[in-house]
Amino acid sequence: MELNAKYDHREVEDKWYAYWLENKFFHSEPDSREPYTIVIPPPNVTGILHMGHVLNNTLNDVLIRKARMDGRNACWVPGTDHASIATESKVVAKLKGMGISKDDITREEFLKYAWEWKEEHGGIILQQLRKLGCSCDWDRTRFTMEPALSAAVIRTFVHFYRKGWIYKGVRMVNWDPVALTAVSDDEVIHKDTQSHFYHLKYFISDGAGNPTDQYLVIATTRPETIMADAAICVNPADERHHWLRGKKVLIPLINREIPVIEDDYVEMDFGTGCLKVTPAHDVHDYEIGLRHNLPVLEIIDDRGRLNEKAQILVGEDRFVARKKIVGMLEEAGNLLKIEDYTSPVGYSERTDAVIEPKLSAQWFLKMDLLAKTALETVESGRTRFIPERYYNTYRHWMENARDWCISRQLWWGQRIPAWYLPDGQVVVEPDAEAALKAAQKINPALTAADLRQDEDVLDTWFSSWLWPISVFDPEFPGNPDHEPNADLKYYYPTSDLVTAPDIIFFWVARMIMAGEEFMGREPFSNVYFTGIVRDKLGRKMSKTLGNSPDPLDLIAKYGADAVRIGMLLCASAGNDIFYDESQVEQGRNFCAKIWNSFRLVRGWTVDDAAPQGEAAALAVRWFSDKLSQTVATVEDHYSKFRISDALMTVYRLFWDDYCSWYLELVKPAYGTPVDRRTYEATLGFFDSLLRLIHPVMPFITEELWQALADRREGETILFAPTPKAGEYSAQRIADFALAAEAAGNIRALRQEKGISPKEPLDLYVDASFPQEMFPVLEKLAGVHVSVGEAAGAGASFVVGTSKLFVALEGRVDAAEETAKLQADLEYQRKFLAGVRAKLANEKFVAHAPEAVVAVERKKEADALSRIEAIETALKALGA
RNA sequence: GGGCGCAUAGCUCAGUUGGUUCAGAGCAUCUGCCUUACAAGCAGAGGGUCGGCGGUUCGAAUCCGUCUGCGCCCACCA
Repeated sequence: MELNAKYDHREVEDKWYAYWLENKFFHSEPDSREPYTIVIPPPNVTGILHMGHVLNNTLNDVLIRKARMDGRNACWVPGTDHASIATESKVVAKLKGMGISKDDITREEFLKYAWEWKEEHGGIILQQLRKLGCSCDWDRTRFTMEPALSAAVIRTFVHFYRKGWIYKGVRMVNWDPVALTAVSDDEVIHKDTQSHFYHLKYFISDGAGNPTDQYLVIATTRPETIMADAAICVNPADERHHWLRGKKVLIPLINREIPVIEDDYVEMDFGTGCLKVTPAHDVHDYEIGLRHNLPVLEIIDDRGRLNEKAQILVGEDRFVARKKIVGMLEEAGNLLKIEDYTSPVGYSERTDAVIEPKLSAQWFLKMDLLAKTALETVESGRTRFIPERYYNTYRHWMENARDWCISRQLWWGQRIPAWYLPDGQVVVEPDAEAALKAAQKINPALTAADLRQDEDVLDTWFSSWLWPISVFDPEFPGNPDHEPNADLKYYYPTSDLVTAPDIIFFWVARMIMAGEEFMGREPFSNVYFTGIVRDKLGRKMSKTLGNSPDPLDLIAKYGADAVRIGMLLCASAGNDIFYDESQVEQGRNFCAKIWNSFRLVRGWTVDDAAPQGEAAALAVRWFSDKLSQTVATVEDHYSKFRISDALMTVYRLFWDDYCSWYLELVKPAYGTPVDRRTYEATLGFFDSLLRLIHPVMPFITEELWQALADRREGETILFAPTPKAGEYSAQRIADFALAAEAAGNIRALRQEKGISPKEPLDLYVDASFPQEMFPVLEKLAGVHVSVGEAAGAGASFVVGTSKLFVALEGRVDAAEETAKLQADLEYQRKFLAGVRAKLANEKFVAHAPEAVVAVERKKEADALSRIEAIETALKALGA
């Protein structure tokens, strides 16, 4: 790129990504190095990139790039998840747009459409990750529903079935009437919802099905289900209701007779103490029904409409029916009152439909032993969580895990490998052929046509829990005779997993279970939980709110490097991220700063004969120290997954120390050349800085690193080693900080007095001021420094323990200056008094560690010398 | 209802087993500068009783108790 131009990320990003791809720099094969492995949290195959992906994958990419530069064999496996419910609902919606209903086509036809959709949209998100700079090993791209991985899922099902851990049972499940499938407990979100408490009169039957004038009152939120009532239940200890024993009551509107029963489940002080029992449409009522042998009458169909068993309002949606039946009840005189009521209602995570409890036959996987093992993995520390507070959450869930409902009434996914015989018996085998053989052992006369495969598919998480294994060797899970291949042996367990905390149970916990089950050990060493990306106002980013920017627009506008920085700047571990575009602007500004500093350095001409100036020589020594010190800090941050701290540390090193101090010190006057030694050192520092920043800003660093020197064919910053922390002089760093502070004071003085930055001034310092730093002051503050005291008018200030005096003959008001010094003197005396009081405290001296007391003594000495210095200055002013 | 966590500058957050002048950073704000790398910039400045109260200690932003205000997870009182 032209040196004089402004930085233009568009010219840079595509060029280098193409170069990296072309040379297969991201590809990894097992070798003798230590592996560093990450498997991507697979995004939904039909998804598009959102800010959560940006955060997550930026963090992943920073870690993988850092490891690569640290000399490890870095492998980041990308891929996508078939996401059965999400994808199926998109395909259904698309077909609807084409005038096709899912009900009218066969499973095979539907799947054809679904695969077409996948082929069309499935690669999009992976392409988008490339724009972000993700250095995935694209040759290893996987899809949870590709044939080999699907086969692994099927074998896994068979494995657990044979182990006796998978069973089919009729259970009350969470039914999603929009997606028309059962969903797991974890996919139900309970939200407090405004509704009403309807108090209904149920009249006592006279025994012949006619109402008497006696009645009881029940309170319900779901009046539309009364037609499915099987009983009225009261607490046996509730004396208020003893008169109801043995009575029967009539369901309003339809006058069906139901008994009054007693069960401890009923809370006496909630509602009216009478509960209507509706076994088909409430989990608890179902349990009560089992205990009391009540009939189960289902009146709501799969789509949430009343069916003919309801007798009235047949075909109406449950919410419409609720409204209508309230009117009917009122008319019939059964409605006593309506109260406002807020109660938790379950919503489907995917469709946001209100979940309908529904009885159905589903497949379950027993969790007890799996959860126990997976808890042990984390408790023993073999898998660490960052931040640590997720241990508690995890433990609680593992100790209370309920069996996992793994069947889904969908078509998009791995079909359950269970075949039913005509007599209802079931065989579970990896494929139809094996199923037939198994069936023929039961009944030799059976043919393939007699077998019927289960219609359901498996929960998506039942395939993604194998991810860290199956991406390397899909033959392995559920295949006891198979030796793990070289990849699996080398890359498993993976190193770090970066993911959002909301899938800790869906995915993280279950990967640990599958890892322990099949590999006998944990799937990853560390799990880093990111926060959730929110907007400035703290709202979760969502499509419906429209508060989520399109990451690709941001990348186009500001550049991928800037977007990555913007994301990381506010991403301290475990906290939610409050995204604001100004952070991305800050990232872009940093790119510009780096670019401009490069322009400065490359624009210099070099004079081999010129000697190195004192200021430059000092600057080189100092920056070398500062660099070493900072590298150590950055390494420490990385080791604790404090990525944003690592970034901020480097940011300040580059901007404040390198640009504002170092380059200003070594910068030759306009038009003059720089000496060779300083030039080489400056380029060397630049190289180190680029390598230090590369994991967070891959593109601009590659561009500049390539331009910084003649690089060999195929050389890249991707594999350039991370700068190592060397020895450094903490003293020099401290001394420089003093000089920098002094220079700042002098600049402020100039501004205050209206003295041009170029006008030379005389500065007098006392002997305690580090002499090595004189050139810094001379260059940066435009002063001539000498040791000693000056007589006459001037301005004085204290830096560290040194007294500095700037001669300003004729330009200071002696009275004003005296007043300032006196104020300073007073402050120092107060401070001294404080320190002395502390030292006079016997308990302090007795209890505090020696080092702490020594510090106090030093403070005392320093304060004394400062006071002395100020008094001297006051004397000079004639006070 | 149970559990976990948070509260520090206008905003977002550091503050690593209580102790260096420890009250910090970045952004934002204000002032002065278009100074031949950079106005997407430079040089400065202001700004906080560390949520309230109480306790432990020679010493508390840091430990304990309590109150207030938030957030998250789990949870089927119809």
